[in-house]
Amino acid sequence: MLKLDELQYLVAFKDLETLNRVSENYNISAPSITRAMNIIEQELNVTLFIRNKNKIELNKVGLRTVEYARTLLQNAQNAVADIRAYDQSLRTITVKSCAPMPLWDLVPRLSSANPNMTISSSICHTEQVLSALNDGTSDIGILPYELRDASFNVQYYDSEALFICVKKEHELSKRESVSFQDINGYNFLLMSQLGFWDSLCKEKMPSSKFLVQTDAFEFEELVRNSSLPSFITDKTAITAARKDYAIIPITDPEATVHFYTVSLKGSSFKML
Amino acid sequence: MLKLDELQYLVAFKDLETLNRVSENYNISAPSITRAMNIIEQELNVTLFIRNKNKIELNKVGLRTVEYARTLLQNAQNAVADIRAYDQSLRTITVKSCAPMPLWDLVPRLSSANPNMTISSSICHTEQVLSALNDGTSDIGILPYELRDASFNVQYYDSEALFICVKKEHELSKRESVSFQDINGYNFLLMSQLGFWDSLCKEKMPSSKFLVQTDAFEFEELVRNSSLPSFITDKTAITAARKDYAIIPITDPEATVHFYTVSLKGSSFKML
DNA sequence: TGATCTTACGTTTAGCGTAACAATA
DNA sequence: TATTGTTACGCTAAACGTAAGATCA
Repeated sequence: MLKLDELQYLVAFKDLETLNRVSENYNISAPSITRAMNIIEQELNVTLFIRNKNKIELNKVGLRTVEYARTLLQNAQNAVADIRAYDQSLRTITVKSCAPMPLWDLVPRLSSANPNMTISSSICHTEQVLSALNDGTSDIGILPYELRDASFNVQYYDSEALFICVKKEHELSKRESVSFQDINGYNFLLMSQLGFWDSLCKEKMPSSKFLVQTDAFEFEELVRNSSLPSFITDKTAITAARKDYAIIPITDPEATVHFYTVSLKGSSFKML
Repeated sequence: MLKLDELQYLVAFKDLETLNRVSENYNISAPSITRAMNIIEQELNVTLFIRNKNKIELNKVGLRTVEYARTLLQNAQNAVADIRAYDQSLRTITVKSCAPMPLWDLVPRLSSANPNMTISSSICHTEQVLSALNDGTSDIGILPYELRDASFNVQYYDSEALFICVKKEHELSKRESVSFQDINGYNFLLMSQLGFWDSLCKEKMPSSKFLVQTDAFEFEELVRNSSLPSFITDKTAITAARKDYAIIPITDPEATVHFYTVSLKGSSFKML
């Protein structure tokens, strides 16, 4: 039976041009390489080389054999990679959430409930959560509404209410509450990776512009150093609240979101 | 590095269902199989089996790995077959002739001029000789005319003249010579595998029917035991001539054929 | 009790490296 | 003289088989 490492030496010989260089490259002795080449020829029962006294080169069949060997080795390598990836995928719980907040709590909980599983989480738009659930790319989805689908386990998870956050000097700062209509037209500072919230704001406040920041630190800096209002929720308020800001609730019902976890029935991991 | 024989054991395990049967099938000890399975897992760094006290079975990853292994082994096997076939093709001179006669002499001559080459010869129609030359399927072609093509070596080889062979009682038997027109309409006994001759007869004698025989012995029997005329040439006449037959030449110029050998310029074998 | 898988242990052998040689440029 | 490929030889480590143990049907 052919051996892949011998084929590897054969390919290396074609690339490096001398047996000596192959032996150096793979840290084995030159005689071993000579032997390996002979063994391949025996195994195939075919002559692959034109042997001169101190020069050896591939003949036509040898050259073709190298190409076969190359693809065999490549296939083997790909197979190993695929198998490992598949193995990994079976030990990974993939969560796609329409908003950041649910992940803060869910990911650690999943992690401790499934000790030898990798938790892979990401935030994306509602539609992408749905399609990832349907094509099996995602094990758990978090949606901002209660999905009706018999093939999934759907469970209420948590709620989150949206507030605006304005400087005390701001003209809105004395308001008890606002509606989306009230704040439509004002420009806001916004973090990226807000998933569902992002869509909601753009839908409810079509006249507003949003300055999207990727970096959390830079976002905080901008909030402090500009007069632009930003958003905050009841679940983030504690950490981000500051004395010189007014935190004003948004009265629209859409500003309070109920999150639901969705997972395929018969999943092997524990949700808790 | 993966070893193909270990993969083979893995595939066999899936097919034979127990390690013991694999060990029996390949005439090696059971512990060796156990070891091989462990080594594959180590090599892939992946668990492939669910191990019970006296039962071992493939898990999901194992099942998928078996399929990868199967195709890898199949690919390797195909590669070996292809390489051997290619090697063989390089040691084979393929001759396609438009008629049987030139081969009688050419094949032995090629064989002795190229001692360690296999000579593969076949008879086919003129067009097939040409296309085989053009697509490289054939090394030497024999055509009934002088091909004008700069990429080929074309050389006159031999001529052959067609005669008809009729019983003494036959109405044509007293003729000194005949033309195709004279014999058009008579039905003839014909051997199969005549290549070019076959086409010529059908073209020149559209009103005739030809009773084609595959077996040479049966053909001779039919010639003797029927009154049907048959063909013969100056190169076959000696063996097949009999006293109670008249051998009559065909006067048309097309009845005398000049054969040419055609081979790709730069071919490595000797023509002589 | 027979079949299965695994572990432990001793042996074999296959594979490797060193040394030495021949040939080339 | 330096580089290349090959052969000869001795050793090591990997691979194998036997024997034995554990578990299950």
